Amino acid sequence: MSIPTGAANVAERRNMPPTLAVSTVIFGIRADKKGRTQLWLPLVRRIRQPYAGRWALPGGPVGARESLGAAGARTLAETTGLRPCYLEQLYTFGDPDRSPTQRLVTIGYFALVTEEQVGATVEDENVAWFAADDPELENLAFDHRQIIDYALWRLRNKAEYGQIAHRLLGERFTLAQLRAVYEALLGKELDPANFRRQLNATRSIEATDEYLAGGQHRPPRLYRYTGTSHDPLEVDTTL
Amino acid sequence: MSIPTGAANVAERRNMPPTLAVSTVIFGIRADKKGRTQLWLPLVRRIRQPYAGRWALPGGPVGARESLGAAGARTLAETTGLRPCYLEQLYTFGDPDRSPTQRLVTIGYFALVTEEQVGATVEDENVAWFAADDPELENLAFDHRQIIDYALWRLRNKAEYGQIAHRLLGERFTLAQLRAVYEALLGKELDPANFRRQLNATRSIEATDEYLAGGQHRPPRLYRYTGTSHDPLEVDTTL
DNA sequence: GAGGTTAGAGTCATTTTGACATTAACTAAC
DNA sequence: GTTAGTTAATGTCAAAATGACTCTAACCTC
Repeated sequence: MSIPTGAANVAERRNMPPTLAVSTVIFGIRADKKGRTQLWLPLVRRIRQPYAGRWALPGGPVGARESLGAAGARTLAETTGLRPCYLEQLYTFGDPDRSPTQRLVTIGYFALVTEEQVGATVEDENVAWFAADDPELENLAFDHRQIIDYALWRLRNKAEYGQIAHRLLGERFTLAQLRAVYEALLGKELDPANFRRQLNATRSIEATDEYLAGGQHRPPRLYRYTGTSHDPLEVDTTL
Repeated sequence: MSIPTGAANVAERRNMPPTLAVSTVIFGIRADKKGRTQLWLPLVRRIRQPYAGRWALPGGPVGARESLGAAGARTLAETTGLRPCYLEQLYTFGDPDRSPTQRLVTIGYFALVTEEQVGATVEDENVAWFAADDPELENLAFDHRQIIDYALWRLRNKAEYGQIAHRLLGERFTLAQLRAVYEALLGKELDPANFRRQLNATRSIEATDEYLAGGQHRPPRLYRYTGTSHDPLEVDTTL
């Protein structure tokens, strides 16, 4: 697949300074049709050329006096209304030909939102959530498909799953919810008893004295994440 | 520590497009005074303002029609003469105030060279190798100290140490050399017997039928790295 | 109150790990 | 030569971690 570029574009591009933009891959969990918790991500429809009408990652240009992380958080809020509880820099994509109209360097970001935030999103014809394995993702603008692939790789290769999982679940969660997240990320089933034992061995999960009532069966205890370590690349989103 | 910025600079910066540059942290191993293998990295002396005369990471501006990885490899060769056997993107530093004279966005790269390449470097008053814990590293230009810190963090948190270690050692190596690299990276001593057993358990290291002669003692067998997996962010430097 | 379902604790054989002992192979000093 | 000294490589064993499984507790619905 190659995009035709006119001679004028190439000549023009040679003298233009690179445009700096950010794009963010936001992951959240949501139950699929079969009730299994799966990874989802929101996309926005492009309204301008190039790739007008195609789905793309939320993002936009970096402001002249704005830090890169701030640009990621801002464009995310502007396009989707989401304020993620986790944001980190992913990778910078700068191939000379990744945009047909200009030299475009995009700093990719990686964000996590809770299940609650996923449910509260207002979707319309220009903003929607897609499952991570939705075939629609094959037709994205620019190289956004590759950005998502890399974000998935990063997510699955994180050293500390506990931290990631708790960002997707929010403040309090049951061990079954946590296990479902791990299973979605790892792509395999885990033994509930052994899973519990391993989490108890670490100090990063703490039992609260609350229980999740209202379920069909025995109410599970709620837990809290108490880990302190964090990636040095995490962006502070508390501002 | 804050660098004074004149009002003219600030005003000017507001209307100037961001400058795109690359900087590379290159790691190699070399024996320190006590004969222990340690991590070293090369720095170059800045000849222009800002920070003229200070040590800095090798790098330079990204060409108009050049990919980011190519810019990393090129500036590295131009400033130090090194052609690394491993190169990957590290992080993009883009704080609005990281350069006192302009909006400067720098894509940091991370490279590894073999012990042999370290020894073959020509050092002069403007290019020199420094141990990773050299106090001189506290006085670098820009935020280059932080870039190095992040590169060290990344190095130590790599999923596959075997791959990293073999890039630092070259094609063939003894288990003692490999263990010395692991010990330098992990910062602790490893039991030679257990180290051997764990490597044999993986398929990524293969014994050759050659031995390293000329040592003081029983000659050790030479091994070869046969692993295939690689990070998706690795830049192809075979061009 | 009975049956169904999930939460959570416990058991046990197997595998992995860390610590240490033993043997093999070479060089240098005598 | 022979021996002492040093490193390479293999072997042993107890402790710890893991995987597969059983058992009991607590809630809901009917």
